Amino acid sequence: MLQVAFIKQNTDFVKERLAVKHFTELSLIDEIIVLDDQRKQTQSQFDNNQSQVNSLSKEIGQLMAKGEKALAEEKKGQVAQLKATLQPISQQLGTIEETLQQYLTRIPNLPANIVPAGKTPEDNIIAKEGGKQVQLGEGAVPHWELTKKYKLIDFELGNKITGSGFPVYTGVGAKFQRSLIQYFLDYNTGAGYTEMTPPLMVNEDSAFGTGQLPDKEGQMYHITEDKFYLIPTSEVPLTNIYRDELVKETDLPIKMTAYTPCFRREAGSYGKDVRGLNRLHQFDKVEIVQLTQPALSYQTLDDMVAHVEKLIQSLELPYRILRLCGGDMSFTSALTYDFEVYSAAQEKWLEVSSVSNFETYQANRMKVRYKDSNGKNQLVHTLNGSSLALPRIMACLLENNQTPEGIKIPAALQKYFGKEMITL
RNA sequence: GGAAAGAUGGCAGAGCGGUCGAAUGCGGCGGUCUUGAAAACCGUUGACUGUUACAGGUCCGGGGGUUCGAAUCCCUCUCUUUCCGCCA
Repeated sequence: MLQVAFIKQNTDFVKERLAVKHFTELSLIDEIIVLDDQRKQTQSQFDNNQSQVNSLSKEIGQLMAKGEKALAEEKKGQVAQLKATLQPISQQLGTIEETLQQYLTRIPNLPANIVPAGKTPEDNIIAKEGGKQVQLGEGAVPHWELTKKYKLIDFELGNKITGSGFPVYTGVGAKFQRSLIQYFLDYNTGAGYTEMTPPLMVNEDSAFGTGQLPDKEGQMYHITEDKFYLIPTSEVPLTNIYRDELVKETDLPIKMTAYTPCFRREAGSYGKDVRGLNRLHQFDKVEIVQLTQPALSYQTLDDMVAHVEKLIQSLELPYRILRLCGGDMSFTSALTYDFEVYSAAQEKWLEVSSVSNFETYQANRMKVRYKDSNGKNQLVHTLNGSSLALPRIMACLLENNQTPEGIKIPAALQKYFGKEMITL
């Protein structure tokens, strides 16, 4: 959530940046400014009245103590009158504040200066490409055939137990998945991230805090009886650990990592995109999250991008890094880099990580602050990224490393997986 | 699921319906002392809003009520802890 004071002081700038995100309700900005002025005015009316009530009440107390009942009764009458005028003012104030809040939650985060102005994924900028493209031999097949051939994943079984998009990893497939998780977590903790195991369901406040509510309500599984949401990413519980906290500056940066399953309804997805491991309702992901001082957050973002890049390099996959354009970025992000790996058999790029700086947008909602050296409370900057999402990495590893003899395991993973090759 | 207790500042923890925004301790900050540090001692230290700055207003889990006046009384919701039951 943007801060009203910032909007007021930088109105034109805010509108200009929101246009980059293709946010069309720019009139909301003007309404917010008007509402905030109204809020102040009404508030000060209220305060004046309330101040009189308070001092009269105090006087009444003193009069009662002195036993001057008649005078006290008179003052009580005055208070009653004041309160009668106070009532509608306070109601009005409540309405204004509520509307203001609603409007504010509808404004997305401002994109950073270097965010490209485009609208669709085609407008994303390729910031970097790396790794070696593989040439697959004759008879190479997509991963959903490999998982069947080597009995790694049973999609039909998942359909039976739950529904589509809930695969069952079997035997060697389950172990392969586990070895990836183990490797990713070790890699992250090795870089100073503290491993956490958070809850897989969160309450409404948490979902609001990181921006899933109200924007992405329909994307989350909702346990209505208990008002919980299944997490779409561990970003939600991890970042919310610090909701309503005032952290010590010396504790920053806070670095956390977690492996969790993630749950997404993916309403509206269909066709080729959802084939095999490409898009699932439940999938595993290892996440990294950081909270930093504002001045350091973009350096931190670069660090996180480099961190993820090295991990992908260690898996020997062809990859590229995209700087997302305004239209393709999430509601809450100020700058996002997506990582894609090239799936040779499907001949397409698959998104395996998304690393973002949210600046103070989430922190303002969650009230995550630290006391700076001047003793002033400041909002932290929050960042997160996948390191990494499992299914598409697995898909890519299977496809790109298939040989007539079996599927080769990259060297970095062998000590976790225990073998050099998946064979029949 | 049953019973009881509780929710107060960064943390811990007091608080007869009326100078309580709140004792005290810890922590933080500043200082004295010290070559430096620690200890000790002295001082200072809640958040939000508002103002050029004062003033003022709001906040003692959330919501509602009683009262001239509520951290304190009543209702309600949520959460926590302990005990019992069930159970991985």
